[in-house]
Amino acid sequence: MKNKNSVIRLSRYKNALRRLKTMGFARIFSDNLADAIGVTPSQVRKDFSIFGISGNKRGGYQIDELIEHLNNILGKNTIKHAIIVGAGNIGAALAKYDGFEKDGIKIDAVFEADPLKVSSQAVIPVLHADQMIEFIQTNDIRIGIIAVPESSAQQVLDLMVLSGVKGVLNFAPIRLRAPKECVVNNVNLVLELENVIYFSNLLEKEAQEAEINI
Amino acid sequence: MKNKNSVIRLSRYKNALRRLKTMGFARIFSDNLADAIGVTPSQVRKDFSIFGISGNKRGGYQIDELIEHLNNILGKNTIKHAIIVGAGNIGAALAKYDGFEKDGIKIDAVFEADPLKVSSQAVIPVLHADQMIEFIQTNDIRIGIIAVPESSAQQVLDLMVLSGVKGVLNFAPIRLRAPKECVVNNVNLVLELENVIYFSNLLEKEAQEAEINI
DNA sequence: TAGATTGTTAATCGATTAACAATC
DNA sequence: TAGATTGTTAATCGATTAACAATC
Repeated sequence: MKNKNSVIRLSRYKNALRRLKTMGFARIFSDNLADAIGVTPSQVRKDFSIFGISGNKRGGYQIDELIEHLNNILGKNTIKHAIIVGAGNIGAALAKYDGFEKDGIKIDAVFEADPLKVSSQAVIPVLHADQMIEFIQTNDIRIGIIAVPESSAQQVLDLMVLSGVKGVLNFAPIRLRAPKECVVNNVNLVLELENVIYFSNLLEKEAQEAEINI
Repeated sequence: MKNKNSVIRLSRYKNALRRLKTMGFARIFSDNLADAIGVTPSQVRKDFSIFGISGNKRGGYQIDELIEHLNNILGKNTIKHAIIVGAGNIGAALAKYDGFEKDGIKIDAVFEADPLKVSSQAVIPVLHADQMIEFIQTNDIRIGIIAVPESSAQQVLDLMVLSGVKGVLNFAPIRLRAPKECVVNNVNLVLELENVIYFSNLLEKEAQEAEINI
């Protein structure tokens, strides 16, 4: 995926700009924006350059224009529909999570294999897994979130792809194989935490060694 | 952070090796392992080389030895204690999540500002936020997970650092500023999903254009 | 105008991959 | 021994940063 990092940063810029806007700012320089998300000003201008965003030499960027431009690039001016598969801890939490809505992402339904967890009358209906394929097809769903155990994740992905899903966010801690016409992005929570542990241990070790060398 | 990607891959190797072991394998080649997590064999050998892991020319790697070695590097042979701050959707889900335990990570407590959510007798106690500093200090907690709203995330981080936390996994969608003796790793769920949406849209566009060019 | 900031090009840096000698 | 696989070095690739001319 070319420019993956740039795209991720575009989302971050947008978040920062929203905050800056509510703080009363109307325009901004690459310098400020860089500081807000923790990158160099060069990086900001480079990112904008890649996506054809331009500002005013000397005058910086108009925040409103910039947000509008970023929304167009990121396709956030239209509502995006998604489904979640798996009503366990993670799946249920994501279904209730209110962060998606303000970015125009709508969770249409949750699918679950355990009949006891099915509740089709909930705000976000929890339907039986058997109904997934039909739901995806009739509602033209393109985006799926996998929050099932490792052992069934690949099977769920295969069914999603078969039904027409084009992009998947996967929380199962396993590598999934997808045809190239479907994007899969993995979030592995244990791995992220292990990473924190590893690097914090490393820092502590370094600090101790530095002390010895005084 | 030097070799961040290598460290992340080490965790992935370990997961894959555990699976391979239960499947009955005793030894493995860089080739197989590469395939299991989706990288090149060169990458596998390079990663191992960086951390001083060696195998047998011709005979590959003993899975048991390899797992042991990875556990030592990743510090997974000792139990790691952590706390979660915020008992909302994400925080509560993480507290119940069983994926941490098998990697030796123990969530000791959850802290929450809303008194109605406090329940100190739960399996993983939910304590009032006011008790966080004392808890961290008396239990020598080094790792924290932030699952509070954007608006209070920085404040929580500051208190954690003050109390002695050295590594933080942050779910609030905002850049947090930490002194260099504390590692912060960010997980932004909305951003991950937006990324999937962006790249799946891109793929669909490309597919359509390819069709036109036939 | 003088000063400041953009947009872009070139330089640097780091990470991945290819290649192959060493050797089991 | 012949064949296969590691471990490491060199080549490649991509991403970040620095620098500076253009210009508001």
